[in-house]
Amino acid sequence: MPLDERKLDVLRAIVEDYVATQEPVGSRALVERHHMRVSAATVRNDMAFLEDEGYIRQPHTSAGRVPTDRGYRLFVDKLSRIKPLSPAERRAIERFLIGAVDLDDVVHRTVRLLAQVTGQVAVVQYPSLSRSSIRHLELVGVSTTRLLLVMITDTGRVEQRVIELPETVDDTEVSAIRTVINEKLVGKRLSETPIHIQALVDEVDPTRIGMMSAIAAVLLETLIERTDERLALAGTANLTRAGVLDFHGSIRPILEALEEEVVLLKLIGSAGEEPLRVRIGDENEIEHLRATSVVSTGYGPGATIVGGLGVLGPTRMDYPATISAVSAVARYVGEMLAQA
Amino acid sequence: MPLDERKLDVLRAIVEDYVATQEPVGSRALVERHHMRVSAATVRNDMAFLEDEGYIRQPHTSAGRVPTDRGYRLFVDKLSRIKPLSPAERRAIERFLIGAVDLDDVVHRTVRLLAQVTGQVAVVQYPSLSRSSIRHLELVGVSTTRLLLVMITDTGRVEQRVIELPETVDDTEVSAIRTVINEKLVGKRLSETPIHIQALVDEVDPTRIGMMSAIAAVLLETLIERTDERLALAGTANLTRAGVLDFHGSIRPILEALEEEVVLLKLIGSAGEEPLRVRIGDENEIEHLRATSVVSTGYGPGATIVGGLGVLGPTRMDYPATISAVSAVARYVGEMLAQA
DNA sequence: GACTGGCACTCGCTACCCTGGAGTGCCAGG
DNA sequence: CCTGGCACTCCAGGGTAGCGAGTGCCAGTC
Repeated sequence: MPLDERKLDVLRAIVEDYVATQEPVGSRALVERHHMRVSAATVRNDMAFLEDEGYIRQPHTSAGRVPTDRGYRLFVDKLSRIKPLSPAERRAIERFLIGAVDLDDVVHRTVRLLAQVTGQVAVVQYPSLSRSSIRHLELVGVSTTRLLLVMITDTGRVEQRVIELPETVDDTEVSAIRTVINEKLVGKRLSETPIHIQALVDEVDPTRIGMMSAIAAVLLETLIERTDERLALAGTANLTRAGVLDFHGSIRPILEALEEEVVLLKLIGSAGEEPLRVRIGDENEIEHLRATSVVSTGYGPGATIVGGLGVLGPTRMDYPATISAVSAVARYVGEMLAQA
Repeated sequence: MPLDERKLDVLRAIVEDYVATQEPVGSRALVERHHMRVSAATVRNDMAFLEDEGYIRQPHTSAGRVPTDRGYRLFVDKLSRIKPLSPAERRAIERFLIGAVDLDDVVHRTVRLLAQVTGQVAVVQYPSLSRSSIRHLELVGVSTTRLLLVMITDTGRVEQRVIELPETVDDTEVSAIRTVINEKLVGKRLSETPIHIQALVDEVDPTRIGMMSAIAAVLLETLIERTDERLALAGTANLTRAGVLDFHGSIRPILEALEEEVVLLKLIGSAGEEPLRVRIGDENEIEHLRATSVVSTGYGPGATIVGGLGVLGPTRMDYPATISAVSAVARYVGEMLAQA
């Protein structure tokens, strides 16, 4: 039996009130605050029903009701009306982001902004290597058998690696190799470079094959290993605003999880399939974050996605506001990157 | 009137017990645990004296005593015997640090290690630009009027900046300039480069003066603005182990302070004058950290100091252990940098 | 003069009880 | 199907009592 209109209204009201007050909501208060056309007793019946279906629960017998993860899910999918940002908020976002001087700065400003606007923990992934393309490769001789490889991408990111060579090289050779690898690789998407790198090794003058292999190996390593590694985090202090109910009392496991880069990447990195993703409580893969909700999305210049960003907070968060903040920030950052 | 030997013993015992148990320590427990040769009543007299002098205090009438900031200070200065690290700990440190692939990795490993070993919040400053020297400067033409400047230092750090040129250049010119600036600047301490950069502009062929000024301006900017900017942080979850007494109940202001880079730099960046610095409670300049203690030191290859690192925790921390951990880690990191 | 044992006193902590109030479930009636 | 009413449950808050740890002080001893 599906939920009728009024039951859905009741669920929506419960979610909204609970998010606002952080206290279990009872039937009487509900009819008053929302000017319902029915009596408290009727609402109680609906509540009993919603509880049977697993959308709400009672913390204790004879307390008010609290939404369950399932209830929030239904709310997010069907019931929430998107709150557009106020013009003041839009202006705040713009003001915060313009004036960034480089990539680092963009990312830092973004993550702080997001934390401030949503009042939650914010995570921003640096533009991922694999989705951007190579703008320039530089080789610098550090000694006769060591080179420094510097890779510059079109998202402004710079990666460096030291290469140990099997034989000595002089400057003219280095410069020849530099020219070759730039010719072959500049403009290529990082994800498609491995093939081209292989081609380089195959085609090279046999006298240089050892050296070129060394360089190719390091290049590949750089592409694979360091991909997507960096992240910025802000707003952890917001966790302390939580009530005792929110994270079953301890924010410790959450702080711990937030220090694991791998975990964070899982949270926001895999964005890309859906435009915007909301994971509520249980739905999180990560054990320690089962008491939190995560709202994440991808961002990038134009339609391409080069990284993820998102926020993490108590399951009892203001979803409509959070969702619109996250997507607005992602949109603005995308625009910034497109300009640069 | 100076403190006699026994009163100092009593103070030491109080600090040690309080650190271990986190509970106010009374006279009876003290004589038992420390096999003192005097009675509890005598200890009580000494305690009364120590309290008058401001070294300890009672949380409530008729509770045990707790050290004050002043008490900890005396303990650190005069009473603590340094705990050398166990061989197991040394090995753990080494194992943790070897195998780092680049500077980022070194810093990350270090900060995690420090957090783990001390059980507190750890902060590591990236090797500061101003104290290292230039290994190589690279100029890359991105378009006819834009160059990318990449600066590589001997601590392995890479900084990049885009330069907008007032006129167009071709590749041969770029490469000529590259040669010149490398000749003049490689090997120089960053702190002494500004003069040399000025010299570059003065000596350059008049036809190129506009371009060279643009490059010089960006170089100077890079040196000044970005100096000392980056930091790594770990172990914030350790704050939650604190008892209610520790941070007068709320870790929020501390988490907030820890997100301000400026604050962190103040904490550990100014290391350098003293070999190792301990700031206890009140002694901290930063308002929000008056309830914490900070142990910090400088590190670097050999005797030079290129950055700071340290930990932050409750005033009730195990100072001897923390101090030796911090200095051991600093020493090891210094060695790692010297090798690279 | 320094130390000790003893004693009265303070005060926080815990357990307990009690009561008020909010909220529920259910039932009978419209 | 909805409503008003009623009995019931249970949390929260406040007050009280007892316990225990710890203190300060004093008189006595070495």
